[in-house]
This record gives sequence, structure tokens and C-alpha cells, in this order.
Amino acid sequence: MSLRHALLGLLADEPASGYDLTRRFEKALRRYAWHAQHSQIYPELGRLADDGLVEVVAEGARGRRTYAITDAGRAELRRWLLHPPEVFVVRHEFVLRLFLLSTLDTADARAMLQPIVEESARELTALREAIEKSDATSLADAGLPFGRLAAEYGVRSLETLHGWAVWALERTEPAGNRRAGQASVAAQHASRPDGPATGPT
Amino acid sequence: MSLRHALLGLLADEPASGYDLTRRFEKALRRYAWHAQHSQIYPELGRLADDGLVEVVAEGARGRRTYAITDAGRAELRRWLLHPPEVFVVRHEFVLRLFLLSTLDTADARAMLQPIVEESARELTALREAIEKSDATSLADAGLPFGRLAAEYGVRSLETLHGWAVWALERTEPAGNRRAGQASVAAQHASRPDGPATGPT
DNA sequence: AATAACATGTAACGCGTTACATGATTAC
DNA sequence: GTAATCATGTAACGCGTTACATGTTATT
Repeated sequence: MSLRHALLGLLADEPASGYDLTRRFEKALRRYAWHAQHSQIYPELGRLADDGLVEVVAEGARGRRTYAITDAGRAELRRWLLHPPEVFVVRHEFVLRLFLLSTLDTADARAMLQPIVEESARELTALREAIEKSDATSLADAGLPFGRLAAEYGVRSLETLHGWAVWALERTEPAGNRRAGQASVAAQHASRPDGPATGPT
Repeated sequence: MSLRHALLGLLADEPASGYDLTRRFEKALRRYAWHAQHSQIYPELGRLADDGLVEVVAEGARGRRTYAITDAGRAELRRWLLHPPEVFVVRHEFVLRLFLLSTLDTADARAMLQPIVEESARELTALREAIEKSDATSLADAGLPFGRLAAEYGVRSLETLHGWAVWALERTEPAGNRRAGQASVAAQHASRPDGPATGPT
């Protein structure tokens, strides 16, 4: 039950209301790690409070309730983080689409890859700017929702996606531009022009 | 409904039974893209057949039914691949854990990162070997379940994960080894020692 | 003869999404 | 005053997991 721990993680950073948490899922987690809507978040906050892992620390206008993590909540979050399961269940439609790319012909594959090249470049620029802005404040991690480490992971993942899509487009050139052309058997066998070379350290 | 299209994608490669498909999810998709169990796969195959997107092409021993994709199925798969949604819903517990890393203190964070460094190195080696073996057969993509492009994406993603984890461990050195030590504000501000430098092309 | 692997199916339960529903406060 | 945003809640439905259930074929 990851939602529970995602909420504990967000509250470990700072107290927040259900509404705040909903926006933080939207903004920071949705794209990379996890997603939840308010219809799931509010009831789960209630259960977390029942279990003593969070508590209401303030009530504001419009019925707003600000929750904070308790010591028991921190302990539970820590326990969960230090005991990962042996296999992770992944559900990532974007990556599924990448895998199924091989069922398309050359022209269709290129139509699928081109937007990825562009979109990943845009996102990368945005994330790099957010990091620079945060670094400039000279207060650690200011503005970066999950700290510098997570931001770096995001940047590197986007760079990888971008680099791969560019490489894949090169390998999938339209007929004529390439020695074998089309999705022929030979064309699938070109050497890796700019693939990473070195192994793990 | 991605399961439908994941099944169509697998069947676009070659005909298979529900049992085969279950194993292919397990082996090839589970770790990176999507997961499904036989209890979900069998009923969905039935629905796909009802909708004319797949058909039974052989019946074998032990009630085995081999399904193949139909032309209508291929058309549906193509349509789906060429019309991605604007936002993707991601559900990736491993990445969620990376994001929540920042809630741990230095010692705990290192305890979390170390196994990642090792495990990603192991997986990378295994995948690289599978690719080399496949390349050596000199038949395109032989043995690579989703083709060379997907395999390359896998390699690059693992390299990225490994590189990031090594980098994160370096930044998170135990007290004493590092100018500021612990999870202090200053320690969070080291420059990026081996981070990738260049932007998108 | 026994065990492992092959092969399929379904029921119950829990998680997640969509849609419905309501009201308060702030900014223009 | 009116629209946008803030703020919470729940019901219905669909997707996904776990567990239950059954039988066949190949291997040793």
C-alpha cells in the first residue's frame, strides 16, 4: 500500500492539508512515481490519523485541516523505506508504449519517437531551470519538492529518455537515407552510433 | 486500459497462449513497464476474442488455446500507439522510494542506496549479455522480447539508475569523510562531481 | 509412482478512477 | 456580483491481486 507511505513521505517534509497533498501529487509525483486523487487521499488521511501515524495540527478556513506526521508515522515510513520488497510492481504506460514500438513499421515508429524527442527536451529544460533557481537561493533544496537527489534522478532520467529517442530515430531512418532502409532485417543490425560504452563501476 | 494493448502487442510479435503470455509479462514487462497475472489475462483474452481483435488459431494438449492477433487487432494496436494521452499515469513504487529518500538521515539513506548500486550493476550485466548473445546470432532481435530499441532503453535506464545511485552515495558520505558531514545544509550543496553536462540536442 | 511444469478458470476483496455533491473565501 | 480557487466528502464502477479450484502431460 504505497499511497499510505507516499502521504507519510510528503508529510515528513512539512505539514499539509489534503488539498495541499493532492496538488503535490499532481505537481511532483504524478509524472515520475505515483499518482493519487483527492478522492483517495482524504479517506487515507483519515485512516492514517486513526492509526496514529498523522495528526491534525491546525484547522483553518473552509474546513481546512492541516495534518502533520507523528513519531510513529516517521518510524513507519523509515521501516517501509528500509525494507523494500524483492520485486517491484511497475505500471508505466509510457514505457509500455516504448516496448510496443517494435510492432510498428518505420514510418509509424518515427511518428511516435519524434514527439518524445521534443517533449523530453522541453521537460528537461524546465527541470534544469527549477534546479538552478533552487541552487541560487543557496538554501538547501529550496523549491525542489523531494530534494536535490530526486531532482537529479529526474534530470538524468529525462536525459536518458531524450538520448535514447534521438538514437532510436537515427536507427529508424526513412527509406533511402540509410544503407538498408525500412524495417529490414539488416537495418536492425547497425552498430550503436552514440550508445553509452562503459560498464558499471 | 493498457492490458488490452499490452496483450495485442505481445501477440503482434507471435501467436501465444494465455499461459505463454503470463510468462512473457513475468519475464519481460513486469520489471519495466506493466504487470499482469493469469487471472487477469485469461478473461481479457476472451474479451479480445469477442471483439474480434484476436482469434484462436490452434488448440493443443491440456486445453491449450493459441491466440493470434487479427487485422482489426493490429489496427487497434497501431491506433492506440499513435494516439498517446496527454498525461501518463505512472505507478512505480521503486521511484517513489527514491523520492522519499530525502526523508531519511544520512546513514539510513546510504543503507537504501547501497543495494541499488549493486542490484542495478547485476541487472545491467545480465541485460548486456542478453543483447550480445542476440547480436551474435546475426538474426535481428533474436531473443530480445521487444526488439533492440526496447533493450537499449533498458540498458540506458539501468546505467542511469546505477550512475545516479553511485553519485548519490558519494554526496551522502558518512560523517568525517566529507567537508560538512551528515545531512547538513552545507552538505546538500556540493557541486555535481560526475553529473552529465550537456543539454538536449 | 511421484513430482514438476503446463494450462485454464473464477470468486472475493481491495485499490483507484470517475462522477456526483457541497460549500467557503478570495480576487477582479 | 461573479468567477476562480480553496476545501472536503462519498458512491459507483472498473481494474488488479490473492486465493481457491481443477485437470493434463512430461520427466525422473
